[in-house]
Amino acid sequence: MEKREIRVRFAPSPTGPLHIGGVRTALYNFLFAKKHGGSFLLRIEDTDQTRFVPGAEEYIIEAFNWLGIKFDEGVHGGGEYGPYRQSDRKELYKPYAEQLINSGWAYYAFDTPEELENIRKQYELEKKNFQYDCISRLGLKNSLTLNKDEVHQLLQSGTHYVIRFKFPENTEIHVDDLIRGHVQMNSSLLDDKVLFKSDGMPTYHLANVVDDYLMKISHVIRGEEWLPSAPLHVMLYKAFGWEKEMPQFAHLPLLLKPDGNGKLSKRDGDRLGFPVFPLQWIDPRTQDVSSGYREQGYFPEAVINILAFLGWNPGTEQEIFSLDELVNIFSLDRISKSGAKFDVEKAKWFNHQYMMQKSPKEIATLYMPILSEKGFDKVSTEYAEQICALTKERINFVSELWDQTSFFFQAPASYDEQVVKKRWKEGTSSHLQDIVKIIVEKPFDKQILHDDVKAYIEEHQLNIGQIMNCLRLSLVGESKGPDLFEIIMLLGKEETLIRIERAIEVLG
RNA sequence: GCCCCGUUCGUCUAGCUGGCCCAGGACGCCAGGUUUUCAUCCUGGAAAUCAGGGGUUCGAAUCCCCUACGGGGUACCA
Repeated sequence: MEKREIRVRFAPSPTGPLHIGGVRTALYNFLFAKKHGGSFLLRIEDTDQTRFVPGAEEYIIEAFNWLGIKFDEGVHGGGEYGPYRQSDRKELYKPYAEQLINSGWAYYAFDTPEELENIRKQYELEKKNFQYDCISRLGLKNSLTLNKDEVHQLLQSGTHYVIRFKFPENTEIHVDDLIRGHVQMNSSLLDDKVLFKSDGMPTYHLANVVDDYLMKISHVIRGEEWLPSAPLHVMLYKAFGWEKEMPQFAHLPLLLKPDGNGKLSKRDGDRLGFPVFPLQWIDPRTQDVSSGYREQGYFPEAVINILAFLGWNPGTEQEIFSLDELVNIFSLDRISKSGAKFDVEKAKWFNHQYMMQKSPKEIATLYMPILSEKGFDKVSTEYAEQICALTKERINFVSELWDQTSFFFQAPASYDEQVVKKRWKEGTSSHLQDIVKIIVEKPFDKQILHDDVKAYIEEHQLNIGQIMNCLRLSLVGESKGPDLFEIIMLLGKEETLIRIERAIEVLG
């Protein structure tokens, strides 16, 4: 058999912001496509007009832009198989549904939602479950039970109808899944899914299969929640006579809530200490704000890396991978079968790894706006870069920078009492006076200063920790931060002297 | 209820073609070291009787069956 061109798609419905489970699905699709030199497309599945949320589609595109996941074809432009928005393809689906009716694979059903609802309630009272299937359809209002004239008349009179798939009785349906292997279901247990709705739109099932066929999709990589309807999809390909073109399926394990049970949902949001959305989202109706990875200070590369490892691993001990490296090494058969819980701590660690990889310049660029916000809008980029160089190994997020480096911009307003109590002794101020002298008289050089101060401490047989910590206290205000002499160099001679003298004045 | 999928340290997982596994790595945790501080970093440690029970086999985390538990589905939602 000729090798099939690899074409995969990510097909979200614009019912809100995309959550990270969706992002991961898209990522795996992308990696798979690129690994095999194929195409990756973005198709918007907006067949449910009632759930449409304004801004959701734009959000999705912006999110992938931020993450660096690029589509070869899709709603944003590009590709010969458009339109890529199902609402724009609306007219195309009905003939396919009718084709199925003509070939006996589907039928018209005239039962109203209310009627079905009543039947369901009735069944519930008897502790039974209603299903529109090969048994019950015989007692309902559809083109299988009504005679031809009645059907014709109903159709002519404009009565609302849906088109349902007609599952054959007692047939084993086989789904070959690239991740789960062989899955089998009996058709009698399946219900006759609606393919075409009374509002003139197809349901997911129809639109999805028709579009995948038309767009020449070779692999359907999607969440496990679709596994139960995969037999329907397989049967649809068969009913249309598209078996040869049927894509291969790969059903991904779900992303689970880190605490209790259940799949990660949009509502879990900030409750669990990590975002479920790539970007911040403000609900257009309620104005509720849900945080995003971008706004929380995660690097897009880190988010990619984190998501890639939730349900997949390369089988080696390497954990840090760029997108390109992932493309190289990705394979569907290393995807695990069970759901994964998101681990915030590990996510932070990933971000930290990327923080260390970043150049001081990149980090400084991100820091400058924060500095401005704090009122330091005249900081030179060079100064900011030097500070970032000194600090990047100590933080996970850019947002921690201010807490770690504020003393570079403003003198301590107070001195950590714990440290004062522990370190600031009788003779401290006079020793600091001597160090001030050293700073004033000697060349302002890190190494020289370091050596001279050390020599002074040794000469006077002082406790090095005690003196150094007091020096640090007077410059930083507390017992933290990078190398003291680095700090002094960055602060400059004048500022250093001012701060030491002020500490002596305040602490005695 | 019914159908489908899953089940290895707290978490992500290696292990899939049975012996190299009284189960390896990473995060986190604990201890020690480096350091003038905090953090980083380095070293070491605790941490899974491989969900439980039956088989098959000389030998099973790895194959088979059952049970339990978890998850998903069961809409004119996707």
